[in-house]
This record gives sequence, structure tokens and C-alpha cells, in this order.
Amino acid sequence: MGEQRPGAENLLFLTDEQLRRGIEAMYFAYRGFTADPDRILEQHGYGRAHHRALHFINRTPGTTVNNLLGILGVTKQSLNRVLRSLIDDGLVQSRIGQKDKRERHLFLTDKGKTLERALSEVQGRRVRAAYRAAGPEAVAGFRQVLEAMMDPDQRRQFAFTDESGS
Amino acid sequence: MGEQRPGAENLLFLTDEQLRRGIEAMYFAYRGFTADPDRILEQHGYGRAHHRALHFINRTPGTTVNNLLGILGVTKQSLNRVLRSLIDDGLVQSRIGQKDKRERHLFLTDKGKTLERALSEVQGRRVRAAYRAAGPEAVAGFRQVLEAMMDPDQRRQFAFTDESGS
DNA sequence: TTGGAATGTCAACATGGCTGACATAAACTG
DNA sequence: CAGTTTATGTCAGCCATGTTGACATTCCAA
Repeated sequence: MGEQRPGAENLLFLTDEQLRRGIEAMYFAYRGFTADPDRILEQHGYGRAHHRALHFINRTPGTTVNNLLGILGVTKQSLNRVLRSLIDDGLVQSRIGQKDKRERHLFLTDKGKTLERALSEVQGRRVRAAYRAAGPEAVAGFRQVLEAMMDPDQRRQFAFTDESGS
Repeated sequence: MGEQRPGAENLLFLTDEQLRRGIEAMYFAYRGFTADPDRILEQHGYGRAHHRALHFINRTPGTTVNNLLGILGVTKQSLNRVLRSLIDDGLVQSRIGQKDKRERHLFLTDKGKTLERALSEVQGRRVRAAYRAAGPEAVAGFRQVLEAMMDPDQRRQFAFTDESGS
């Protein structure tokens, strides 16, 4: 991280124009990033909030509501509305904690796993295609900039969920 | 990174886990990306839709409503509500077209320019910091992946707005 | 002159953020 | 044990921003 390469750091003197281009690229790319899952979600009457919940429950099965609140950065009322519909529709199962019976541990049902897989499949397809088009070195740079762009709290969250030691 | 295989293309053999990490990085980074402008917008009773309008009007002064609709990808009713408030608040000026009097050409007023500058200043500061932390080569890769991630239509839009030949 | 394009406006609705208030149950603390 | 804190759920309402549908106006162009 941060090693100096002679003659290279001058590229970080960015004009206003270059900076604006970067901002627009982020905006347009994020639209593309969410476009495919959005189409599937729409067919089920769901939104991005449902996608995020499915994603992170799938990622850490048995996570608690409070845990999820921290990751998603929304209010419990907002999350509850989303979880309510997912539970009612049989995509998520909520189990009362054994150690602490106030807690609810969240799991995807088979139905939930099926939708989650469909969503991550189309989204992953686009990400893979972009990675392939840009090449391995570009991907490494992409990840570095994204990580540096996060809020420190989010970055810590992000680092914490990394179990592979990458 | 996990298991190393000979050759360079192995970096594009992504495990499910690596792909999910990339998706999460995009999600968290976008949150960071919008966090600073959001705080300013909130003080004015505006949202991201107002920011986007201000950004693109500033970028191409005199753009028409229809033009803006194409860039932003929303309905005219939705955009109109946003433009209405910006015009009423004296941040945007709408001038009837000379050649085609049905068209409205949009410009930022001094007041509008001031807010736009404040927004792009805080957002640019974060982007700059991320660029600096990641380094020039990472930035080049970042931009390549973002561009590859856009929808083809958006990418064409994006390429078209590039007047500097960057 | 007539059709259609560009724009604006009104109404209604949905999603998903938010706050505030309150209920419940369980865990913790003195 | 009593009181406090924590985790969760729920109700009600507000706001920003997306949607569709309907309709008026203006005016270019065939």
C-alpha cells in the first residue's frame, strides 16, 4: 500500500474535468451494477432492500437483526418491513436465539436461497464480464479504490467479514 | 489471495466468494461515495435526484429537459418535480429555445453554481483521497472496470459526454 | 391543416428511507 | 428481587423519488 513509484504520482494531479468524469463513471456503473437484479426483484414485488437482506443473510447465516442493522445502516423499522415480507413469503426463517432468547437468528429457506442465487448469478455475470474486459490488473486497482472510498466504519465492517484473508 | 495457479488468467478465475466480495465492495463504496453530498443536500431539503440534476446541468449548460431525461433515465414527471423545486428556489434557470420554442434549455444560476460546487467539492475530496490512497495504476484499473460495468447505452452516453479526449 | 413531438401539470400510487412512541421479553446489575 | 438496559417488533406518519395515466399547450413539419 502507498509505495512511491517515481514519476507516477503526478498522475494524481487531477483536473476538475477528470474528477467529474470519475464521479460520473461511478454513477453510471452503479446503475449497471444494479440493473440486472432489479429486473428479477421487480417480478417478485421486491426492491433493492430485499436484495441486500437476502445477500447478507446468505453470507452470514444465523446473523441477528441487530447485526444486520449495523451492516446495512438503516433503521430497525425500515429493515423490519423488509424482513417481515421475506419471512411472510417464506424466503427467510427467523429463529429465537438459544443463548439469548431476545435475539432472532436469520436464515434463508430453500426458496430464499433460490432467489438469492438467481440474483447473485445475474449480478455476478455482469461483474465477471467487466473483470474479463478490464483484465486482472485493472480488477486489483478497482478493488483498491473501492476500499479506499468507503467510510472508515464501513471499511472495518468490510474487513471484518473477510474470512478468506484476501 | 487464496489459491495461486500458474499464469495470469487465474486471477480471473473467481470463486463465488471473491465475486461476492467484489459485489459488497461496490455496495459499500457507493454508500461512501454519496455520503458527503447527502449531508449537504439534507440541509437544503434536497435529495440525490437534485444533485444529479445540478451535476449534469452544470456539466452541459443549456441542455434540454429531454436530453437530461436520457442521461438520468427517469420519467419526465419525476424529473419535472425535481427541476420545479430547483427553478422555484432560484438554482436553475429554464429558457425557452430559440430554434425550437418547445424546448427548455437549462442553466445554473449563481446560486445553483454555488451549491453544485459545494457538492462536487466534498465528493471530489473523497474520490481524490481514495485515488491517492490506491495509487495511479489502481485508478486506471478502477476506471476500466467501471466503464465495462455500465450498460452499453450508458457507456455510449458516457463516451459521448467526453469532450476532453481523456 | 393536421399529426405528432416536447413540455408541463395534476392525480394517484409504491418503495424504502426516516422519526417517534410504545410493548414485550429477556438479560444484566445492584 | 427490583430496576435498568437491550433486542426486537409494531403502529403511525412524513418525505424523497420513482412509477403510470390523463390531459393541455405549443409549435414544428409533412
